[in-house]
This record gives sequence, structure tokens and C-alpha cells, in this order.
Amino acid sequence: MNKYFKIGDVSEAKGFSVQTLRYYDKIGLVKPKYVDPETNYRYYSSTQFYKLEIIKYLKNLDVSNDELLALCRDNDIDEWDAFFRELSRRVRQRIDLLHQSISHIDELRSRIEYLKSVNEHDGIYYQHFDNRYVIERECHSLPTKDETIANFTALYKDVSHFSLNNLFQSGAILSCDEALTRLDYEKIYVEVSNCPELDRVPNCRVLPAGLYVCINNTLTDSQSKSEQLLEYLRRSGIKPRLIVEEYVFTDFIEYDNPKMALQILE
Amino acid sequence: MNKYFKIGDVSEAKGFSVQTLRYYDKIGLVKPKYVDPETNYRYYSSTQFYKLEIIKYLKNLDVSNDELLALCRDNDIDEWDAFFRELSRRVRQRIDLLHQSISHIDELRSRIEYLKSVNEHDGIYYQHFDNRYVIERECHSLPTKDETIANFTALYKDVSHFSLNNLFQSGAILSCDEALTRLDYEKIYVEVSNCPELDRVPNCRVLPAGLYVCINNTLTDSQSKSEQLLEYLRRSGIKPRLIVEEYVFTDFIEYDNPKMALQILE
DNA sequence: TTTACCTTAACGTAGCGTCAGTGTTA
DNA sequence: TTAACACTGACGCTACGTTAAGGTAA
Repeated sequence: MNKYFKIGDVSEAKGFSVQTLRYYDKIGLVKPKYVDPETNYRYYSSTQFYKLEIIKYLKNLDVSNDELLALCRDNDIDEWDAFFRELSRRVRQRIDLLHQSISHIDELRSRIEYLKSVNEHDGIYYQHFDNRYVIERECHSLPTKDETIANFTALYKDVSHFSLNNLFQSGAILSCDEALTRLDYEKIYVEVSNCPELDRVPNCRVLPAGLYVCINNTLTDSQSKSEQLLEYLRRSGIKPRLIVEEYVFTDFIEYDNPKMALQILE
Repeated sequence: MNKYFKIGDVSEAKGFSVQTLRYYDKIGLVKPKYVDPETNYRYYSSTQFYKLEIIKYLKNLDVSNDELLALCRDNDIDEWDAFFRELSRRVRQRIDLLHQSISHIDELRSRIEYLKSVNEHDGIYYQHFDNRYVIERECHSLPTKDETIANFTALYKDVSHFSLNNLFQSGAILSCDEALTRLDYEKIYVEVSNCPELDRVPNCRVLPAGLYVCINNTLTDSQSKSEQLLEYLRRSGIKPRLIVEEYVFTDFIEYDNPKMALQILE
């Protein structure tokens, strides 16, 4: 049982490439038990198979060679014990994160469906929206570039600080004069999907569910479309309760003129 | 809203380093909307923030730049849709794997406890073992080096093929003559932790729970210790029902002479 | 003017993969 | 003898980080 194995034997038995084993020798992670001084052939002992097994296993969990190196150098059983405890925690965290990602992906996919429907509309139309969670900040009308940067930067910091899922959707809340002739920017927002407890996150609120009057713009002709929508409201006597300018998330699929929906809650 | 952002603005807002953004420009993943031909300054538009957001997000899920590049190049909404579907599957698989890893790590930690106790014994002692799942292959007594390689290679292939958890523990099943004077190797095995349905995996069996008579050896004086154990059995009139030679897993903590326990089920 | 920005170019990093050219083992 | 294996050394790869030396914006 205590015979020696050549590098190719080890490679086949444990599923490491020959170059990888040579690399592990070079960095000192797994040194062969014996090296022929004349031929420089590497000879491994069977007991090293165990070490390789666990290395392979831990590398699957993204443990770095440096970390492995430290553990193997000290060769201390209590240190290994502590390491496994910590690793277990690390993996659990990773699982939580992946679970969040799954639901996030599902939301993205339903957004793609939404975008497809948005693209089919051109004139004025009605659409129902569910509650939408947003985090928002006040801004001037029109906001300066610096203000926009500062605001979005702060919002994205909150998004990551509170572990929120950004829906790749953002926009502004606007107000309107009595005569329905002009729009003013009041807040900018980014939409998030996982903010049920509003108290926990400052500046989080709900854009209420309901039937919205909508018109699709592109960023370049936003002005004229806004006027079109305002005129429609004047004609039909609708008093807006909430005005939302929304950039549709799939802008990451870089349109030259991304879609923007102007929505007004009846 | 359609103003330009310098690379530092984008870096701060979206959490990419400036070098990373330059790298993305170079490989064509995110080209700035405008580059000043005199100064070579990069200017980004606000709509590119969305793209960066999703890139950041997908990179967290280990999507490669190449894959992102292909998606952004084609810029096809249905392709994105298919990609998200596939990604969702990928992440789910990863979660399953990590769950398995957690239980595996827990088993390893309990093995460390076991090793500590083993190290405290030297002479003959009794120990209870629970059921142990092993996959095994026949061998000669004593097996040749080539046979050992071939057998373990085959066993490890089964381990990965059936997604079994190797416990870094392996050994042999032995038989004994009537007079309790010599031991013969019959099978070699590797122990796994997750093989409840024995039918699914060929050559899988259970080493039954029970009280074992044990002696700890190191690999070098295995022979004499075996004789010591056999003599004990002869004197005390114990008839062995199962003889197991076991290499203790923590051999990955490279001992020069790893522990080996010879166990006999009363 | 100052200061904080921006540029390119070149080299470094981990964790190997991929040759090329040559020697060894069974 | 011959095939299959081993060796070293050098370079390549990804996805950036890190200086260095110098030009630009507010």
C-alpha cells in the first residue's frame, strides 16, 4: 500500500491535470513524497490522495490556494476545525444570496414581458399597475447633472446597503399646475422589488396600484409627448393624482433612444 | 437628463473601478457614448448606467465577460430571455450543490471529532460504530499497486458519477482463517455519506452498526499490530463477523504515518 | 493656479493551459 | 525498439490591479 505513484497515475485517479499537479508542487501546496534527483520525476504516495481529494473539494467551494496553503502549512487540527466552521457559514451566506438572485431573475423575466407590451403601444393607452416599491430623493425641476449624479449615487448606495433588488427601472415623480400646462420634477426614484417593510428603509414608498393613463416616449422627444398627454387630460377632464415618468429597465439592451413611459394615475 | 458623465462619475455611481470601465471599453463590453477625439476623455450617457447595473449583477453570478459580450452584441430581447431562463437553472443547480456541501462539511467536522478520539487510543479498545455506507471492489490479497490504482480510480469515478460524498476515509474488508492466524484482503472500499438507496449505486453496501474491537496502527507497523489483535481474539474466544481496515480521513492533514484502525465486529 | 481629474502604456496577479524540445520508463 | 509517459521553460489566458509619466477640466 505504501508504493509510489507517478504524476499521471495521480492525475487519472484524482481528476487533476498533470500541469495542475506540477503547479501545486511549485507553490508548495502538494509536494510529491519523493523526487528522483537524476530524472526529476515526481513520485506521490497514496496518502497524498486524501489531501488532493479535499483540495479538489474545497476548490469547488472557491477556497483560494493561498488559504489552502496556510492550512496545510500549519497542519493543525484545531485550525482545520475552525476553518470548516467558518466555511460552513460562508457557504450558507452564498446560498442566501443565490436564493435572492433567483427571485430577482424571475422578476427580470417578467419585466421583459412588460417591455414587450410597452413596445406595442404608441398613442395614449390605459394600463393597470400593481404596487411598485421605490426609494426616492427630492430634486429640482429640472435637476442639474451634479444633482442627478449625487442623487442616484446615494440611491444606489441605499440599494446595496439594505440589500434591495434593483429592478433596472428608475424615473421621476412629477407635479402639474392646475391648468395642466406644465410638468415639474419633484423626486427621482429607483424601483426595487423586495421592500415590504417600508419603515426599515428611509425614503422608501409605494407607487399605488391602479389604472394609469400612459404614453410612451423616447428620451429625445419626451417634451412633445408630454404635451400630447397633457392635452388629452385637459380634453377628457381627468385630474391626475400621481404623475410618474418611468424609464423602462431593458435599457441595458442599449437602445439609442430608450423607451420612457409617462403615467398618470386617474 | 441626457448629459454626459465622466468615467469617475460612472465609477462612483455604479461601483466599478475606473480601470475596470476602461477595460470594458477596450473589450467592447461597455463603450462610452462619446469619446473626445482630442483628449481621449470618455463620456458616458446616463442610459448606460442600466447596462452597468445588470453587468455588475450578472458578474456576481459568475457570468463571464465573453458571455456578456455575446448577449450585448446581439442585443436581442428573446436571447436575453432565454439566457435568464438558463441562468435561473444554473443558479438552482449551484444552490443544490452548496446544500450538499454544507452537510458534507458537517460530516467532516464530526470526523475530526472522531479522529481526536482515535488518537487517544493506543492498545486494544472497544468502540461503537453507526452504519457506514461504502462502495467497494474486489481485490487480491495483497493487492498489487496497479490493481490498487485501477480499483481506486474506478471507485472515485463512481463517487463523482453518482454524486456521492466521499468521506476521505477508505480501507479494506478482510477475511480470516479459522485459527485466527492470518488476514487476507478481499475488498477495498471508499466510504461515502449519502447513499441511502443502495440499489441505485452498484457495489454499495453497509458496514453494519455495532460494537467493534479496535486497535490503532500506523501504516508502517501494520503487520505486528494485526498479530497483536488476532492474539487478543484467540485468547478471548471472540469469533469475528466482519474485519475492517480503515484509514482515518484526516490524512489530508499529512501525517507521515497516518493512523489506521483495524476493527472487528464481535 | 491649483487640484482633482483624465490619458496611455506596460507590467503584475492567480490558476492554471498549451506548446516545444527533450529525456525516461515499461 | 517503441510508445507512452515524464521533465523544464516559456508564453498565453481572463479579468482586471498597479504603478509611471504626463495631459486636462473647473
